Amino acid sequence: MARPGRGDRGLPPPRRLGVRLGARERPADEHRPAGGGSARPPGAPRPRPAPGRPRGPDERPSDRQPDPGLRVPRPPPDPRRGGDRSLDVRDRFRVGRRLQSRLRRRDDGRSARNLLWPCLLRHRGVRLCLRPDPPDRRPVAPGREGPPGRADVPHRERHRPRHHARPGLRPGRLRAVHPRRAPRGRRGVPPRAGDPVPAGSKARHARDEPLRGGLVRDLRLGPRPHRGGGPAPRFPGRADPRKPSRPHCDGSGRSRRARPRGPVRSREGRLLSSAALPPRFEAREVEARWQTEWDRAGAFRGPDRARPPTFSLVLPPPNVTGVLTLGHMLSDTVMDILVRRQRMKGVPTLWVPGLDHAGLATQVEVRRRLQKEGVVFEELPREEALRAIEAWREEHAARIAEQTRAAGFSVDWTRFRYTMDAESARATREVFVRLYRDGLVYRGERMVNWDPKLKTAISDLEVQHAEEEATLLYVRYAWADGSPGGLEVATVRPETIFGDVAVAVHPEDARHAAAVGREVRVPLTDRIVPVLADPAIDPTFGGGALKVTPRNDLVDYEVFQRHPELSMPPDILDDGAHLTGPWVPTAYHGLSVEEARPKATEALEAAGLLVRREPYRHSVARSERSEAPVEPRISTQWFVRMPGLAAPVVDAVRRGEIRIHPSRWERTFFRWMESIQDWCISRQVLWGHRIPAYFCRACGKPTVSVDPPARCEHCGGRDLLEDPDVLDTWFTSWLWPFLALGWPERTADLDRYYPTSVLVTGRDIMFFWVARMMMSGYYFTGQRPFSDVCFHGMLRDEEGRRMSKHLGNSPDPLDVVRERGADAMRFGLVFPNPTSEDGSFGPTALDGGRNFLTKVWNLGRFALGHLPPGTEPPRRAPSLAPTSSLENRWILSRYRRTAEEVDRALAAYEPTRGASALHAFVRHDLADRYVEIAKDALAGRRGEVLERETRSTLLYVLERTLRLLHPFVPHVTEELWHALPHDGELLTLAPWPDPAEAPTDPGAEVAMEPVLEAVRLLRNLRAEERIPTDLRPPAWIRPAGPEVARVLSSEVATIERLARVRPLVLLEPGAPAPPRSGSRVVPLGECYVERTPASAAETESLEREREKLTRLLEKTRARLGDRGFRDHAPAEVVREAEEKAKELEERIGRIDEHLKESGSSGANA
RNA sequence: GGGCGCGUAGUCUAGUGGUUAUGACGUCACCCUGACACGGUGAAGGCCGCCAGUUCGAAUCUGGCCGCGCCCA
Repeated sequence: MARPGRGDRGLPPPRRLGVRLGARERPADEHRPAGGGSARPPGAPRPRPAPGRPRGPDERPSDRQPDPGLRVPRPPPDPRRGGDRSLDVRDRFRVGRRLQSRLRRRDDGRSARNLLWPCLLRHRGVRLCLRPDPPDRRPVAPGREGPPGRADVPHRERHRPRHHARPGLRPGRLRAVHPRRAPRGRRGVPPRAGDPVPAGSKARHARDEPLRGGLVRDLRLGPRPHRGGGPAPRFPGRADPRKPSRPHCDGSGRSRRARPRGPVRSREGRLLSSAALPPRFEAREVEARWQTEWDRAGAFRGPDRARPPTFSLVLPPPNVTGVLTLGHMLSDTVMDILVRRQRMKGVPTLWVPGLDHAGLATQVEVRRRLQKEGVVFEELPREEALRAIEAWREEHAARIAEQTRAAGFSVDWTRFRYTMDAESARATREVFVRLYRDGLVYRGERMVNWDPKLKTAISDLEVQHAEEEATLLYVRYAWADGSPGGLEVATVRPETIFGDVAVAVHPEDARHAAAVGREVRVPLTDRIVPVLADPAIDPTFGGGALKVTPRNDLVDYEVFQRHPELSMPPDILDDGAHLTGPWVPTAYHGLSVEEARPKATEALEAAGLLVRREPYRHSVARSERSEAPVEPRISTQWFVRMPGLAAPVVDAVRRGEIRIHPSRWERTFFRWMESIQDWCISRQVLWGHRIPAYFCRACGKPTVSVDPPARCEHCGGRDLLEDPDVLDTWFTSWLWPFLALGWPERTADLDRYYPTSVLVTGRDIMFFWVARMMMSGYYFTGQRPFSDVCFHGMLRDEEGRRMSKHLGNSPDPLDVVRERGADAMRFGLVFPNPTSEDGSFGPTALDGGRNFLTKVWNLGRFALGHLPPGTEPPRRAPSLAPTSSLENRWILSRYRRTAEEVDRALAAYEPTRGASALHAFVRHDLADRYVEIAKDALAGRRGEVLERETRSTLLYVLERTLRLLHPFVPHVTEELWHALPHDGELLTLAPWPDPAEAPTDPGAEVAMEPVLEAVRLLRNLRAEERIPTDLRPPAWIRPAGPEVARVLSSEVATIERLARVRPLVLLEPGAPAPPRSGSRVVPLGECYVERTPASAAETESLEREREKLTRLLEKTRARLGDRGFRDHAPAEVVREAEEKAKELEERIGRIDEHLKESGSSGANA
């Protein structure tokens, strides 16, 4: 299958990008200081905020109006580069192309920082300088925001008392007590003895434990939302006396800030929305509420009047065997994501839930339960046994339904199906009869896998092989004629000697050539058997001679069949694998295989026939259900002829009619399909669909019929006996896609929703189920049952074992949902687990999910707080002029790319990719960057126009992002969506966003880079210089080129605010570094380091940087010095390397200068 | 025994021939900053399993080896 090429990624072709960029270019003389006026490009609808715009209340002149002397002029052309490259149009074009290729990768989740800097690298380093104010010169902002008495108290002092007033409590614990959480008026008051204690530390410990058990414990211990009136305080005796005053206690023991109910006023006194959201997402309450709402609205009913194309899928019916595991949750979440997206796209969708009776598996479980009560299942009368199973089913079916509902899966419960309901029974019988009439079902005596514990035949797929230790015995078979010696036969199963009919050697084995045709005496018996030659014998195994026990080994059976001179011996094992029969000495009768083995070994030894024994590791077949060693057994069973059924399926997959994702499983699929064996479908158990075959007591032949026949179709006899056996569960399950839609009736649902769209499942049942469904689909409906198969990985616990109900190592999803919420579980499952690989799931994944939801929730709260009542829902993307604020253009463009990526990922059945894209976008772009930048504008400090524009941009992006997130985390998004201005009744029915609605703006994305990079640099410097957080020291940047200067100068205020510096001054290229300033070398350019007294860390990091750059430079130079490289590499690559080398040399040079300075000034200090 | 897949910071993970190797969790440091401490900022942490080969150039392609997993017999 063709992988989507790069061109499919929905990005505009390079030329257009280049043109766009070019069009955005302003004449160089427009470069101006921050806040300066802007010439209006022709056709631009509205002017940018005027230079004389109103100032924010806390704004000082120096905030915005850099000294005219510091205006950033165009640097002189660089003679080495033959002109001012950054203004060269062709160069621009190249940036566009590179940007494009970078942005492509960006879609793979790379960070913006690493994405774009290479485009900027050529501009040379930005110099950043930053100097902390000495304490006495610290600016005390007049009229600063914040409650009086706060801003003027030095930060450190403000908090110190809290740490020192309680010597008995470690600061680490106090840390978690948020002063703002205390009711107003109590800020800064140290916690008292009765105050809640943070739970974090304790929860951490639990989190370190392995998943099994650990998770459950952790879930109980971890911080969790308080359920109104719910659990008692977790620390008895520490009840919080302030509780009544805190309506939104989170129950984790931490107090929350009391939030005033009713209208909220912003700092400026404007009325904000009164529909304030609670400070924390209360998963349990919100999730239950929306699940009810969705049900009430019938949102998940498959439309009855749908016309193709529709989107439909069947839920792989879980076994009633037990409850659902997190593995099911992963699978179901993937399906839910796909379905919900389609539903939002307006496609009629149907998701059919169901339940599988899981015959043998269920019977085993019920048997086990009865055993605990002292009841032997096999001894129960049939009716009673069935009643016991039915009781089990009811109990578990309810539990499974509860689990499915709690997770918020959008299945259509009105179409629920059970594989043992009347319709399913009818369909199963029809299928059997039809296959029988078509000659594809037959009854035959063949070697089958026999489970001696459950006393039933099982299919090849139900057999598990595992390596086990055993002892290999070398047994001498004496010559029958009494001549000395004999043949040495190696075996691990001496107890089957009684069933031997021959000894076989390889025909070309020279050692035994003379033996062929002679006869040997079977040890422990007096039977004489021939020595045969057969090509199946492995001459390298043991002595090269194999004993032939046709009833007890498949290979032996095949050898036997090739030698018609042999006759079939009587059985030596009964159905419980006990020795029996005329060939077995009476001393062994009734012994199990395990008991007989040592006994036979001893006897052989006593008889002097045991030559030697050696330890041996070999593969043992065990029954999947009972774990008993499987005995090959010749038995009469019903079979389905598979090769004929498989052929059309193989064709269909080859033709691409059914696509398998990830496609690498196709090979495995084909291999199995092409060597497929007949399927043994009869089971000697109670629980299942009875085989619709009726044996005539007169002639012994079966009459096969959907309804019980009146007479034998062979002899007309009336005395008929229903076949006591039942059918393999999978004989019903393999019909599921059409069975669930009403087949064999020609129902409307079949017309509308068949073939289904996609099948999502773990690949553990690829052969059991998926392949067989394809076969039945083509055979019975003539159509593919689904167009796409999507295999996901198996969840493993933290010990790497597969999660299964069998091992009991999966937490109950219901517990997970109760403790952390369905959305947290869903995101925690999908986000870290690529569909193609096996994944893991533990408490940390859950935390990640929950934390992300909290982030989204708080974004919603933030936005809500900045929207005046009556704000219109965002009907279309805000149309931003090219002169609009950079951050708005940027976030729209980023949103657009994210939307595209999510769409693409889901269309390719890769929900993890979609989740990653959304996670990265929400956390990094939207929350960490955009919102932080936009705060100024939203507070009205950058003028009304910008405030309005920013508001509508924020609302638009957030609202559309909620829609994109909805399939992943439906509840929290539904709740937030309703709190925000919106059109429509339910988010779950709201339209899926068209990414193209929002414009891409590569120019804004490029321009944003230096801004973000500058912020990062300054913050880094602050940290290195250990400048207290509440200081806003002055800072300087020496921009690298005019382009960077232009961007930076227009965003000075933003950088100042985010980096917490003031004022930020842009220096001219040649200007000297400000005195007593610290600087750093950073990736973007070079960086200067300053020398303050504590500069060891700085010097160290400079040296590290230098080392790194030097290594890189050497590498680059080596490459450039290589003839081969110059001759063979594309010119562009060579040029890039040259530029890079120059770049590096310069940067290293600057670092050296700094190190030198630092050395001298360090000495002075 | 055969087949398939996987080895990338302590852990999980992105990365289809030119990147200063991505992100998350964890770790360390600073920080309650008017959405969010379930938080913010910054930092440290990588012979991209090993060895050959192809190539001007390999985490990426090929072969071998080692380790792990799965499927099949």
